[in-house]
Parts: sequence; structure tokens; C-alpha cells
Amino acid sequence: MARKNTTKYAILGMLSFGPRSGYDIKQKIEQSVRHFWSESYGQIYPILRRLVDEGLATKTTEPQETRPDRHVYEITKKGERELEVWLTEPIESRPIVRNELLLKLFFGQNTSPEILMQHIRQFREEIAATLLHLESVKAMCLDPGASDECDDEQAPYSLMTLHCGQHIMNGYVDWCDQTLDQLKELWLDGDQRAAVAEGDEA
Amino acid sequence: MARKNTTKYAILGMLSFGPRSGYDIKQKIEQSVRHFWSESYGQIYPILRRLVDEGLATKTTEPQETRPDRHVYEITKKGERELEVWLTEPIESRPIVRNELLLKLFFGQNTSPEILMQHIRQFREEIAATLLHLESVKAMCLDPGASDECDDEQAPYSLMTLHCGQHIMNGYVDWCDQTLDQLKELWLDGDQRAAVAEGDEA
DNA sequence: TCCAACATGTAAGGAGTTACATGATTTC
DNA sequence: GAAATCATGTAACTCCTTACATGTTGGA
Repeated sequence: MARKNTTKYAILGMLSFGPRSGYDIKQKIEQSVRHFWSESYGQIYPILRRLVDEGLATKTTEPQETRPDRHVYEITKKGERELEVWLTEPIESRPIVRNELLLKLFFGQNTSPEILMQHIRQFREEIAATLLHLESVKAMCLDPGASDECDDEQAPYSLMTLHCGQHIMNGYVDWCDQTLDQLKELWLDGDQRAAVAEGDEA
Repeated sequence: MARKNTTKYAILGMLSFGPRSGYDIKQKIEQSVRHFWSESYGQIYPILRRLVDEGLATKTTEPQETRPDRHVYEITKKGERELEVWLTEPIESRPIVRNELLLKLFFGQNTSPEILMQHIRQFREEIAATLLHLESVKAMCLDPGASDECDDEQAPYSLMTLHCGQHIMNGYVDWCDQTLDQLKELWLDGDQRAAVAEGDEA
């Protein structure tokens, strides 16, 4: 079957920034890479255990009185090597894109332009929110000392991925606007023209 | 759990264009929507059976002498209604983006700029190939009579999704070029400067 | 002669999400 | 007093791909 298990490397990568718990890793992912990557606890915890089994990470338990013990994982030399090897390998591309909006639009004949326009407006709003988020992360990255998230070494790489997100999101926004115009025309060519004619009679 | 099963609607949508076999559906998907959607036989055939069970499609067997019988599926009124309902519902967004290139780039500290540049060049080539494909599909859509793929009714919707692909792919290309420059600088700031100094001595 | 295309399907299994289980602390 | 956060983990389940099984025809 030979599937990827990219999650393993995503987690190793997060550990390469320093020791972290499963909870920390999840937070970090949500903060920094969520516009192009996500992981759930259901993936993270089992894989952390596996990393220890394979000697790619070590586990230290920090007892806490009131809360569950913190299980902190640290990448090993072997883990670092395995991460480096993965980084060197060509990308298993075919970026799994499944865009439900485009699918609905493609089948647009079976519904009305108005409905499609609503979907696109909703999509556009979500994109705009993502752009705001990207902008705020960027500000954090550029402001030295403002965060322990992004030191000088990491900043350039964080910024490159952020720029990619901004580029693509801006592209979506442009397309949305353009497509909304086109749908409006389709709509005018359709039932609206009839409605206008009816209106004239009244 | 309440998952989506969008595949069901993707197949219903394909059947809305006319009766088709599982094989036909797969071909059609690869031709028309592959830049934002994909399905495998392992999904298509079981779902076609389910559509019949649920009264959303009917199955006709066309006997063929030398090949396996063609099982042709036709959407029912009930199927059309269910497709329309789905088209009306707001998009379950969160477009699952998992971009391995960006993940590797984010962890870039653990490897060299040269390796990252290679990955980006590879990615850029794939994007360029996709752009060519989109252009050819677009030509087919705009050339009346050239294909039974895209009639006048369908053309506007096909074109909108194609434009989205072109927009996004062009955005990727721009970003790739920009990022390649940035990585080159990082690279010069790093080991290359040392190499130049060594070269001076020789 | 071998490969691609035609054609349908099933089985196995990896990938990934969500819900559940548990429970204290802090903040509004 | 309720909700969010801290914190770890498992079980169940869906989704989806890949490999397998089977066999013909036509072209390079």
C-alpha cells in the first residue's frame, strides 16, 4: 500500500523546534501552519507513542499536581536524521485539493445563479478572515521579541509560507469578485429579464 | 459522526449531464474537474450501487459480446431533487488543504536552501503542466462543436471553474519565482559566501 | 509481443476526524 | 455558575486509495 504518513514528519518537524507535549504540538500547528496543514489529537497522540517506540523521540513525564501529567517529547539524533531525509526527498505532490465550492459551481445548471452567488460570497468572507489571520501572524513574525514563536532563524521560512497563503488567498478573492459579476450577468440573462418585462406591464 | 459523503453528490452531478457508466464517470472526472476533484473506482462503484438502492438512479445493463456488460446509470427525479437540495446547502467549507511543499519549507531550517529550491522548481513545473492542461480544456469549451463535453449551457460553469484554477495556479507560479529568489539570497548569506571567499584564495 | 484502453467490481488497509472519558482551574 | 483552557488519551467510524481479480480488443 505504501502510503505516506506525512503526519509523522509534521510532528517530528514541530519537535525540531524544541521539546513539546502533544497538546503543545496541536496548539503550535493551529497557530502557525493551519492555512496549509492540520492534525487532530487522534493522530498526534498515537504517533508520538510510535516515535518513542522507533527511537525518534524520547518522552519525559512532568508531574503536575492538579492537572494530568505533562508528557513532553524531545526529538532524538535519530529523529533529526529521519526528518532531514524526509526533507530531502522529492515531494509526493498531487496536493489533495477537493474544493466543494467549485464542485457546486460546476454543477451550476442544476440550481440558480443566486444560490451560487451566495456560496461564493460565503467563501469570499472566509478567505478574507484567513487573510486577516495571515496578516496578524506575519506581524508577529516581523516584530522581534514579540513572540517566542518565531526567532530570527525561523522567520524567513515562516514568512515564505505566509506569503504563499496570501498570494493564493488574494487570487481567490479576485476570482470571487470576477465570478460574482459573471453570475450576475447569467442571472440577468435568465429569469430576471422576464421579471423586468413583467414589471413593465404592471 | 455526520460526515459529508460529497462523493455521492459528485457522482449524482455527473449523472445530471446524462446516463453514464462507472467507467464513464471516472473518465469525465479526470477530464473536466481533476484540478479540484478526484474519485477512485473504489468509491464510484459502491456508491453507484447505493444510489440505485436509494432510488436516486436506475441501472440498465447493456450486454456486450466481447467485453463486460456496460452498466449504465441514469439519474431519477428523486436523484435530481436530492442534487438540487445539496447544491442549495451552504458549503461545508474547510477546504482540506495539505500542502507538503509548504510543510517542508516551514521546516526549512533542518535542510539546505538548495534542497528547498529544488522542491519548489519541481512544484513549479507541475503547476505549469496543470496550466497547459487548463488552457487546452478551456479551448475545447470555447470551440463550439469541438466536443460533446461542453455544450452552451454547461460552458459558463466549466469556464468559471477553469478560471479559478488558472488564477490560483498563476498565483503559485508568481510565489514560486519570488520564493526562489529569497532562497537564493538565504543561500548566498550562508555557505556560498564562505565558498566565494575560499575561491578568492585559490 | 506487449501495452493501453475498455470495463466492472471487491478487499484490505491506511489516513483522518469526531465523540467519548476524565477532571481541575481560571476567567467572565 | 458557566464556559474556556489545560491535558491526555482511546474507540469508533468514515473516507479514500491501492491492489487484486478477470478478460478482450486493437494498435505500435
